[in-house]
Amino acid sequence: MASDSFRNARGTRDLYPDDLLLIHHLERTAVAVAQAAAYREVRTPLFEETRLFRRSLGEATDVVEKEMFTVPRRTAEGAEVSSTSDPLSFTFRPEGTASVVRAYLQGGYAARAPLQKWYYVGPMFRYERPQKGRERQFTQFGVEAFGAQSATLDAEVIGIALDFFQRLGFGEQLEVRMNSMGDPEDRALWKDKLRDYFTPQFEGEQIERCADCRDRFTRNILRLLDCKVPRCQDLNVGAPDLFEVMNEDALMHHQQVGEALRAIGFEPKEDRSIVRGLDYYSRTVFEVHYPPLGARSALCGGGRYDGLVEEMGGRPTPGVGFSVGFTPTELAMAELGLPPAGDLDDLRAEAAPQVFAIAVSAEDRLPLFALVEDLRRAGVRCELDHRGKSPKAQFKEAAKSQARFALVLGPDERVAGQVVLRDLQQKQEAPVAVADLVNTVTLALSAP
RNA sequence: GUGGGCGUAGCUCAGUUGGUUAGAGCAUCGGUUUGUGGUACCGAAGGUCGCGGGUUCGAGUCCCGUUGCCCACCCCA
Repeated sequence: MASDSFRNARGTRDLYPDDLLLIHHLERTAVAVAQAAAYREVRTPLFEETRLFRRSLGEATDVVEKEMFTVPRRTAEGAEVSSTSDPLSFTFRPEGTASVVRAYLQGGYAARAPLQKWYYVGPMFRYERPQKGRERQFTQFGVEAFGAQSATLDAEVIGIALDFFQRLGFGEQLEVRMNSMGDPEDRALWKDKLRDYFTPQFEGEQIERCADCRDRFTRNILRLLDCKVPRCQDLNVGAPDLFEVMNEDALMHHQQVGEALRAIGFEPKEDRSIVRGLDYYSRTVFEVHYPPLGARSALCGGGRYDGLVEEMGGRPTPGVGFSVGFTPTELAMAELGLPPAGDLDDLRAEAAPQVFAIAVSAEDRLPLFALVEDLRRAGVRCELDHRGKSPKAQFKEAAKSQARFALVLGPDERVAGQVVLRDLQQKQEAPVAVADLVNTVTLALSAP
């Protein structure tokens, strides 16, 4: 732990073999639920031109203003062209949607086959102060569906998120909270009304709002609505409601999404405080919550972004998606005791060797290594000692490795053209002819 | 960016009002009469107590600085 030893960069994490048992479980579950709904995987580069994110997420968002992981690009001479303000610098993706939309357009999918349903799992990057459940590099699972404005598509997307958590072991208390952001015209009208309504609170000498709200008032007025300061919440009572000015289609869409969710067994909870932080959302916005987790109950967020594809230079194309952070999911699972110990053992067993080969004398090592290789080629997970341990120590290691069988080769067996195959669970052993080894082992492993 | 807490063996931590060669558990390695295991017992190895300075006869223990990590706020996955 010397001060000059190398360390991982702040906000990053090494995932060791044991950690990856759970991570693989999450990844496989994500792939399974996405594929069940006929979503196909898309992979985009980890970094993009900075202007992509400025445009899609919105200039005034926190992500763009202070959390961008930006690197300068270089000129032909190799000199650095500096800073975030350089529109052609590169930024490591802070979320998935912008890149996926870009790829959707660039790949010509809008013209070719407008309805596209994609998912992704991969690392995202935000340059912010690390904290519990928050890292500078983190993994997200997300889905994006382009080309239909139907309410069943919203419900399908939300359903995938719910499936994901259910398969991981989250129970009946999973909750969908949803709201609508209306269409852009509705939102513009609403913002005007909010500004008119709130302006008096920010005028004169006695400003009752908290300092954050003062800032929000000019930067992003919608955020006033989810301020957690009690007095600010009181001051929000009676503010204009978006639903009063929302157009008929958007209202109806919102209702239909609710019906579609009820059709698949979920009663969504209306929550007017859900105002997602990114600019591109329209109509449906939602979060999946698990109330037993208390303050940190939000597991997943997403919504519709019908204007985004057009904003990015494509023909008007509706879209809807969500993303889940693995880190909060892991945290939640740890708190809930998931996955159950038995499941974790199964995951571990998948990686453990099935056969542990033991050499009695030094002369047995090379022939044994050859036998091990035969088994490996036949698909048997097989391990042996590489450190010259005593037979006794090899047996200890075999036991610890969780292998089902020990394969023992000594001078006696070598002369007889045999090995001893010991069942470490049943504590029984029998000689096996070397020629029959692969078949015998394969057969024994396939039997219960 | 603002505030708080903490840095002692690979890991989790003890270290009394500052006092002689800094401890435990787990993990590692070896052994318990030489070809049969997960338990038990015995033993070994492993630390310039984050780094630098100061106070003191003496500092892991007190003070200052520095660095790293963690937590909270902001915001979010």
